[in-house]
Amino acid sequence: MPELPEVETIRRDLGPTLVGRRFAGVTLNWPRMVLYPSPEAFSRLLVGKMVNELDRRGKYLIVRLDSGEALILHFRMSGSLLVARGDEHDRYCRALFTLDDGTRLCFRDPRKMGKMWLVEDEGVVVGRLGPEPLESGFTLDTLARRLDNRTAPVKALLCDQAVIAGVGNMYADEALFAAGIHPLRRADSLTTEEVERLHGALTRVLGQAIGSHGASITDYWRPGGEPGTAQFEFKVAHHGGRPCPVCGTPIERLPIRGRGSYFCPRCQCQPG
DNA sequence: CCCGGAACCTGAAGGC
DNA sequence: TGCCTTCAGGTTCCGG
Repeated sequence: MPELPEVETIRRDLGPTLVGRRFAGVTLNWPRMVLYPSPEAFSRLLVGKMVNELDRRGKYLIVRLDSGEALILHFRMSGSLLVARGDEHDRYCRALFTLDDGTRLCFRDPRKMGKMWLVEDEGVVVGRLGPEPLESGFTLDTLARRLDNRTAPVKALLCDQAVIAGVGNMYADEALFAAGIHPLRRADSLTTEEVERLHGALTRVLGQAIGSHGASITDYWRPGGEPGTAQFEFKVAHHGGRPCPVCGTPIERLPIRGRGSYFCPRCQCQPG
C-alpha cells in the first residue's frame, strides 16, 4: 500500500521522466477514478500541458504543470504508476498517459480505488493534511501538541492524515514497535519520554523505508517495475504469529478502527 | 471529539 | 477441485 515512503519513491523515480515533458494523450479505462473535473474535461485540459515539477504531500503525488494547475494522484491501497514498456496489455491499467516523447505511464490499480484530480488550487485536495513528518518543522513539540488532549488510541491518531500526513497502517505499527508503545495507548497518556521515542521512531522508520524504495507487500512497484525492499526490514507489520525479533514473543494482531494492528505484547507495554 | 459502520473494489485466503 | 464467504485497506460520509 503506497504510504509516504512509497509515494516519495515514485516521485523521485519519475522526476527525470516527467519534468519538462508535455502530456500528449490520456486514456481513462476507469473514468470514476477522476474526482475533478469531469473525466472528459480532465483529459482535454491535461493534454498539451508541461510538467514543471513533482511534489508530494502525505500520500498524494502532485504533478505541477506550466499552466499553474496540478495533477494530483492518490494510490489508496493497490495503485502504482508504471512506465509502460512495449505494447503488452495490462488488464489493471486504469489510466494511460502518453508523453510528447512517446513515453507511456500506466496508473495500475487492481482494486480501482485510486483517485485523480486536476485542479488550479491544490488546497482543495491536500489542504487539510497535517504536517510532513520528515520536514524540519516536524519537531518533538509539533508531535506532542498534536497528541495532547486526545483520548483516541495513539495508533488511530498516527493514521489520521489530519494529525500527521503520510503515515498509514504499516508504518504506524513499525514506529510504535520501535518506540515500545502499545497501539491502544490513549494519546494523552504518553509521557514526554514516550513522545520523544515516537518522534524519533517515526522519522527513522519513514526515512529508512524511503532508502529502501518503499515496501512491496501488495501491489506496489517502483515506476520501473522493480520492487521496494522496505518490507524486509519490518519487525511487526504483517508479521502476525511470527516471533518478535527482540524478545521472541509471538506478534499479535488487533483490529483498531477496523485496521489490523500488529504489535509485540511484551515489548509494547499494555495500556493503562 | 470519539466511535462504529457503510461504501467503494477485487484478489486472496479460508471453510466445507 | 470448486463454490461460497470473508477479509483487507485509505478515505469519506453518516449517525450516535
